[in-house]
Order: sequence, then structure tokens, then C-alpha cells
Amino acid sequence: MKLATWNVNSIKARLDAARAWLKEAEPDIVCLQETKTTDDAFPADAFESLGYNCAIHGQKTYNGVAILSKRPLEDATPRLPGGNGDDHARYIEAVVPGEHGIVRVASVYAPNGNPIGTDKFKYKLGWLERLAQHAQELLALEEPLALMGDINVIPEIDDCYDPKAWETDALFQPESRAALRRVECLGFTDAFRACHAETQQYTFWDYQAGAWQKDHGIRIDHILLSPQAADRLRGCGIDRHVRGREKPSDHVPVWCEVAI
DNA sequence: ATGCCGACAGGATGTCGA
Repeated sequence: MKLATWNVNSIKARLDAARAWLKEAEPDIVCLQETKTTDDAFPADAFESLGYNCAIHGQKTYNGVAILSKRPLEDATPRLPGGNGDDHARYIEAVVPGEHGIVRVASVYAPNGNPIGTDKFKYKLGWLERLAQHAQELLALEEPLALMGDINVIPEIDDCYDPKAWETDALFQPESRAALRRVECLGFTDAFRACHAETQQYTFWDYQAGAWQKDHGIRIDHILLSPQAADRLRGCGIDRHVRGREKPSDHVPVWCEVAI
């Protein structure tokens, strides 16, 4: 089964690009982030016509997540537990039956958190803490589980083109990196790192300052696998060529193959 | 040192992203 994640930066603006990529990549399941539209305006027809079921959790203008799946989507559940009335649409989870058992998947859009030293940064750290709490509860189910999405954290120095350029950014703060490590240390595997030793492999390039042309990117979109999913991991990749197309998102798809 | 670009809402330009 091929699982993928992609921050599309508006599903309406990316409709043609998303359909083109789905046709060529043929993922069984894809988690989308930054759909930036309400549920009633989500272009579900455009994906159903390609054979995908849709579980969506959107909001107007900002955020918004979705899961598309060729197989049935069961128990679709929006929102991370906790958060005291947090109304950002940043998380949706569902169960998908595979040929050899189920897989639980979550589409994750963690807060950016810039600028540091503000409530936005506190919100980021608090949100990642909630993600860790929920992830710990899900691990107790002992299921194949994939947390996939724009985690908005650069894990290591070699996951960005220039650590100095990012040292005051929320995405590369020691606290942010520790928050991601905290999730991983519960027992999750970074699918990309499990398959690839190469450094400077990016999933995001800013629209500004010719970042794509200069390969000034960062790796912030991640697939985190529970032990039961990691045991079945067969490969992982980043579809970086998508960034060079017409009217691209600033993120590209990340995918993995699991024997489920 | 700052903006660069792009999407959105709304109908000009400010907010947000990373």
C-alpha cells in the first residue's frame, strides 16, 4: 500500500496539479494539508472521479486537512483531543482496511509558530505536545499507524540548506526539534530517514528569493510510523520534481510503501 | 536589514505562511 502526504497550499488553487500527481503517483492513501477551504466547498467530486473517498476537516481561508483513500475510510475523526476550544482545522484521522489488515492514518498540519517569543510559538509547542499525548494513546492500540503531514519542524542540521539561515526560525528551534523528537522517542520511525542516508533532501522550498532554483529547501513534511507499520516499510521517497511544475505548491509530496 | 512569492478575502491591501 502506498501512503503519501502533501501540503497543497490551497486545494482549489492546486486542483489540476493534485489530479495530475494522483494519476501518475497512484497513492492508495494521501493526506493533504492547507486545503484552505470549508467542507462544503471542498472539491470532493474531482477526487471521487479518480476513485478516491474523501474525509475532510476544513475551515475558511486557513489550515484545513483531508485524507483521500482508494479503499474505504472508516471512523474518520477530526481534531486532536484537548486544546481547550482550539478551532484550527489541523488534524484528521481515519482507519483504512488493507489486503492484510488495517492501517490507521492521520493527516497532520502542525502550527508554523513564527515569530519565536510570541503566543504563536507557545501554541506550536503546545500543539506538538498534544500530538505527542495522542500519539502515545494510539500506540497502545498496537496497530499499523502512520502520522503524516506538514510537521513544521526541521529535525536535524542536515535537513536544511543552511542552519544559520534558520537559527532564529520557529521551525528549527531546539524546543521545536525536541518536541518532534519526543514523538519519535515514543516509538515512531521517520520513514524517510529509515530508507535514506542522504542529507539535504527537502520537501519545502520558499516561493521567494529563488529558493527552488538555488535548492534552498528544508525537510519539514514527515511520515512517522508506529512499530507495526515500520516493520512493513518497503520504501520512501520525495516527489521533488513536482516543485518544478507550473503553479506549484511550495511543498512536494512525500510517500512510503508499506506491506499492508 | 528587509523583502522577495503566493493564496485569500474582498474589491485595496493586510494577514499569513515558512
